[in-house]
Amino acid sequence: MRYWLLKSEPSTFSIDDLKQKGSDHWDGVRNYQARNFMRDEMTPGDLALFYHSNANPPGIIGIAKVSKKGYPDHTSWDPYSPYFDPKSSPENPRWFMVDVEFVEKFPRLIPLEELKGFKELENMTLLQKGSRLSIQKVTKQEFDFITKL
DNA sequence: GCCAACGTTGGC
DNA sequence: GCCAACGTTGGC
Repeated sequence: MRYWLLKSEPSTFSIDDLKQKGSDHWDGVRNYQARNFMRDEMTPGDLALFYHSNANPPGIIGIAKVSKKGYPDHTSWDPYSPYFDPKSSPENPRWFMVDVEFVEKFPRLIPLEELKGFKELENMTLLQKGSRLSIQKVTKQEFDFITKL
């Protein structure tokens, strides 16, 4: 059982979108480190903090659960997709995605600014300087601490 | 809209 | 394999 943090811009895909759909594939990730997490490590049943980036304010808004392990991201070979990558093909997929399902939306968004104030979270990837990774590992301690806020 | 930090590309 | 140039992320 692992814990993750998934970033999404709410103007593109928000927790409410996930809630409404129930589950969805986490497509469009075009970063190798994040891809490797999805392809190699994310397992059905893992829980993820849902983070709204480029939001006002940015912060953690809920929980999602991995519902399907990594498989090729078909948007990467769709020339009409904004995530198209000519170097990816069905025969030789470069990018992967997982499916996630809605678990919970918090009664309030926990702002990034607030998270920065907790000593318990000082080592969180999210709070490290220059951290842009869209899929991050979270420790059980961090996950439990945040879900109790 | 600005810009710092980071990742990728491609010439050499 | 180096590294400059460029593109993207994401907070502010």
